[in-house]
Amino acid sequence: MADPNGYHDDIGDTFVDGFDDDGFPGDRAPRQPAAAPVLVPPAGGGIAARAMAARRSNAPDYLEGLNPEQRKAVETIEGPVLVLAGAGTGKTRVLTTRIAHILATGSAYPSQILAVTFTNKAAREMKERIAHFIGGNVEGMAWLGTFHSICVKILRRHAELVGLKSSFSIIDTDDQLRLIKQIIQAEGIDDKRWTPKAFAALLDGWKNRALTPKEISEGESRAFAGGLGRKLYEEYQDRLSILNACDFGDLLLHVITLFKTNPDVLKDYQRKFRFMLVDEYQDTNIAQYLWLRLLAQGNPNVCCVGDDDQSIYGWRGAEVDNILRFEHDFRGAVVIRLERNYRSTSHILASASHLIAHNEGRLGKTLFTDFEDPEDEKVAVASCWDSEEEARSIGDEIEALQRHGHKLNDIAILVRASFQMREFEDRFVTLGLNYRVIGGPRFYERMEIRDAMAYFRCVVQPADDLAFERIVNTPKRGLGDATLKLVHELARAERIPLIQAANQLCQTEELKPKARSALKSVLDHFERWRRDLEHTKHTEMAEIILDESGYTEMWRKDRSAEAPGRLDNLKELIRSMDQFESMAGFLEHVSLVMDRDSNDINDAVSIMTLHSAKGLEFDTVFLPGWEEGLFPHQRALDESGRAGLEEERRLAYVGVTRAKKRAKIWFASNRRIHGSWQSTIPSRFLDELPIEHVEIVEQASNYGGYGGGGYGRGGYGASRFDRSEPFQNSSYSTPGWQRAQKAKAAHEAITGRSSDFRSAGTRRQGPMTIEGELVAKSVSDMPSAYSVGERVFHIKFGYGAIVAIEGNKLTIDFEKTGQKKVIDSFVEKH
DNA sequence: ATAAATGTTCTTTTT
DNA sequence: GAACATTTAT
Repeated sequence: MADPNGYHDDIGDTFVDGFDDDGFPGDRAPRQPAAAPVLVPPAGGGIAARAMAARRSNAPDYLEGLNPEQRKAVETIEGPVLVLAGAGTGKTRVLTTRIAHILATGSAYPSQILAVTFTNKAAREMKERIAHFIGGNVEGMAWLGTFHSICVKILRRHAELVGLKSSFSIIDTDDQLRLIKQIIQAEGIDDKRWTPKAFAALLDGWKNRALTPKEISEGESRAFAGGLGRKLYEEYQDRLSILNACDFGDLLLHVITLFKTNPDVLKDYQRKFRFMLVDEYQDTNIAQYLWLRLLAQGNPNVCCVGDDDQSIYGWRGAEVDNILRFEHDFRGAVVIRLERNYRSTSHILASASHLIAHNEGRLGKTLFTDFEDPEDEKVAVASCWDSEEEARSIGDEIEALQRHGHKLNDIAILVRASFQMREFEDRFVTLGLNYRVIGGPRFYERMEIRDAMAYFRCVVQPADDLAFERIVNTPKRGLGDATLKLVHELARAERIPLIQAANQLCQTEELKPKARSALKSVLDHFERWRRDLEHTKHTEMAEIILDESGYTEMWRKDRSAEAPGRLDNLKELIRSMDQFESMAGFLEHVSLVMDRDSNDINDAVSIMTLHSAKGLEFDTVFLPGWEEGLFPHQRALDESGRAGLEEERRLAYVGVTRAKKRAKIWFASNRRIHGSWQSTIPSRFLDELPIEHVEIVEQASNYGGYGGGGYGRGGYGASRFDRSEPFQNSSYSTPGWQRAQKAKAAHEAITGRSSDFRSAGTRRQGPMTIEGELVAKSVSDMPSAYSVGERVFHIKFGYGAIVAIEGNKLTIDFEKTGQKKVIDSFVEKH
């Protein structure tokens, strides 16, 4: 390919060009002729020379304003680099500037840079910021994305090498659970004792560690259903491959397998990616680590950025060890610490640092700031009677801030668990305070959206069992368990997708006439939609599908309160499809990007979990619910002991460091857990804050005034916050408790249940997605195991003699019911 | 086959 | 207390 800038030969990369243009749908990376040299025009001479020149002659302006450490992190582009970036130290800036630097020095084409993030949001942000550097167009950065999206891209190209078709579909956790459940039931295992969820957790653990069924240990195999772990894992994978589908873990795993078994392919990618960057390295799991290591073999230009103190995803397999071992794994690594904080006041920094210092096994960083203002507020710690009062008080404070001219956009409430959000939502609704929930139940998880998507999936991906199951009988068309069971049996026996099995069944008299015609009609619809999709715009087809299937009709007739909203959501769904070229493209997008871009520009308080707050910052941050059992969460303690506690502490650290100017921590003495009220103890983390940077706030509005007593009953001794709290409360019958109950009842009467549209979509479980072309033909090539004249037994029709054979369909003359067409797997020889 | 009633379990965080 | 799942009744 012609190179307009004339430095193509310097890079010696003919491979890339052919590679990027060999055209996968959705992978058209329009080559940007002048992407790289916007900032530094290409000149003759080697890359290094140019890079050095760039550095000497007054640094390009993108380097300006970086502190020495940041600058070093940006400019050290050769060799392995670990950037330990504390909270608020300009991590993202370093990452994006580094990419800009690589491009500006002409060291690589955009398409030769692999940049990995964990969330789609982070990827999007990085793209935006790089676009800013290189003049608007980042189309060339084809390999900037999440681990998962990059893996999909690679897999679509080489799917056959791992036994998939390139059109494979991606199932989400919901689909995964259903599939597991089917397998467990098919094995005849008691799914009460051995729940699908438990198996999903095991499976997740294996995949996070890149273990295939053969590689899991005996012990782990035995850990489920008395030794069936491995078998179930094998069957699960088997089923997935029939369905031509992957789960999230498979995306990584299959690429690893691909690389291991096809060294030439790996080599191509190793050569292709001249520079690799990984964001949030502390969150990588073993599979991701192995993935990266494979790619980094023979190319040391790996830059990992992370903060061991912000590792909060241990529960989903993240290995802090990856970051702790970096120097060891990548020989000659340069480690750069970013410790200068540009975000928070010194009180906030000191509090966070003091807190996190209680953890062992850190790489150790000390954040500092140059800015100190005597006006800065200390970190506030306040107490309240119960969670309702907590919401009320925080609401009041927010209104006060608002009166003083603060923007709601600069305020956030960060909770440990999402159930805490509800209380705030209820309160803010009554106050008329704008809020937005970030990361809550998502658009694509709503029932109506999932249903609609299931229809689309059935059309586009005819092997998508999970989608099929979801909507065969939605709206109701008389296809119940009995019918479904038959379809399942056939599908399992013949190892074919459900839709195909259903098709076969319709050609026989196995089903009751009513069910048969209902099923036939659905399948015919699928057929027709599939055909029409070829010449009709996909958004139009989407509408047609929803109408003709009776799905919209179903909601129109529904008189419940949510129905209109659901219809709106469906409209929005179709509208959002417009940005995609095809229905298949849309489905892929949704399976990887479950978040909807909320582009509301309104001023609103943000409510979110601590986990989803990572990477964000706000002037004012409220941190409610600092109570033992909730935060640190009991389950983290029970399941992971000390490690769990440390992770919770890191979570607290993340929370506090989100605040730029004000951090306000709350705890309640009573909280409803499992529906019943329990008195609670202040979190131990409160005692780990440095008292000189903290201000204890007395609540004027407390129900206070009941004598001594206090908390401190708990297991770990008295807290210094015990004394600051004026109530006693170990019984459920104190006046305060009763009052709280009454207030609550009154509140509910006024607000009338929660109006909450978030919950609307979450109630029903959805099916999932699978896809592929028909795996088997409807008439089997295999010679039949039966012969004409043979006497057979059918469980429903009894004994009969075979009259004719057509593939796997037998025409049998039954003694009682006469001639019927049935499928051979439903009869046995006699 | 469906709707209503009853019982059961759980509530962390997410690509 | 709520969302589920299963059982029972129609």
